[in-house]
Amino acid sequence: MKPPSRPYHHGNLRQELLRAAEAALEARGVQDLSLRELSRELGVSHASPQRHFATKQDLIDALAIMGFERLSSVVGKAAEARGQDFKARLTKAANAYVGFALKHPALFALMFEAKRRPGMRPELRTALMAAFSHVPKILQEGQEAGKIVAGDPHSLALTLGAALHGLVAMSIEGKIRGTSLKAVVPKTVQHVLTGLNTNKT
Amino acid sequence: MKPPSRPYHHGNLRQELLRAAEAALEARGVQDLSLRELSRELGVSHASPQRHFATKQDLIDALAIMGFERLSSVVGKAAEARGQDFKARLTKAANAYVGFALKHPALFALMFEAKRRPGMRPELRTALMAAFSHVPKILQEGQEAGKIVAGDPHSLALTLGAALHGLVAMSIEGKIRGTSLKAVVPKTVQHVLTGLNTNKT
DNA sequence: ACACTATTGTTGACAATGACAACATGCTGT
DNA sequence: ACAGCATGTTGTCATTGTCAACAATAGTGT
Repeated sequence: MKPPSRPYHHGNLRQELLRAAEAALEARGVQDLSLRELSRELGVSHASPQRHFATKQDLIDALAIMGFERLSSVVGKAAEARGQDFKARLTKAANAYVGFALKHPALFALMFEAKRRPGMRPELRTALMAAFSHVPKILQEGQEAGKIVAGDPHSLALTLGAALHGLVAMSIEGKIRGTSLKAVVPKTVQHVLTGLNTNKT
Repeated sequence: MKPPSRPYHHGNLRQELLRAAEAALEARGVQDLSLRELSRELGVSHASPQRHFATKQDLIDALAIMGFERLSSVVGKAAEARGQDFKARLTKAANAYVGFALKHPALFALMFEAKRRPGMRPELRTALMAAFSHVPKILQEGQEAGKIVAGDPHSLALTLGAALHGLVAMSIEGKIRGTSLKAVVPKTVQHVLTGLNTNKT
């Protein structure tokens, strides 16, 4: 009898499903994400994903959590560049955020789609909040250096974070109004820091 | 023989499909949007939508275009409040933008999802650009009054528009960090206008 | 007034999907 | 060695989107 191409127990199917799902997501979008197609790619039966994810939505949620964890790691590394002034680190963190989004556009969109639904998993909220904890710290350091206006650093960070996120959401294929997003990011950081008014009121 | 409950030709099926689709979208999300379900609700056969929308995706694209047209109308009305200074009009336009998004969260998300796909329909791009044409005009008036820094009003508007859009995308059920988005919007407009730096550099 | 065409309905079929149930294999703990 | 659990399997069902062929009627041209 022909030996099976793989032992009966895959051994790492959950991780492989997540990896294959991310690739399929970026290639074809969430609307064409198919559990059966993923199973065929991995050489398992159509019902085996159900042993790791109770529903298709559970797999999608797991992708979102994974995404926020990655984003947090990427932004955290960029934000901790020692020996640079806070503005340089701020711009680096901003570039890291936008860079992640440009590199994983479908995953990025899915991450924020996942947080909109009722019954959001607590791990998702934890991962999201971790991802957004870096910029407030940098602004707080700027306040301590007398360079940033007074106020709750989280509230100030929200303005900048929202502007960056908005840039990503409003861009098309990495460009906004014909300009590469990567070129727009430092300018946006500058605009938000100095303000659009001609004076300080 | 029993008279049919409706003439053979519906007469307004396309508009009714869009209306029903929008309601279903807000109620259940895009992933549970079903052509057959919409057909049942409207009392027509399962294949009749195909006479108006070649594919399900065409219906979704039509929803996005409709959304941008509505958004443009809402923001345009708010932006044209005569007799008020530019900052008040700016805040009104910002409130209108965020208000629309809070009132139609699923449609709003779908609008920006639609623009991300390759082969975006030209009407979608036209409607999107119309929606984003109002804030640059207000900033230009602010520049003429000497209140806004020099520069391309579209580029400056991008920073503010991105911040607003980012707020929406990052909010959860109309709140951000426990605060109602409507309360955050004027603060964000203020932050972007005056800047986060303690001085003008 | 009528014939023809186009529009927009219909029924039926097919392939694909997600989810579920029942069964199969093998790993782990006692 | 065996029971229990984890994680595979096959098979089934209901639903979906899409397509083809046909049906009804609205609109148009003569």
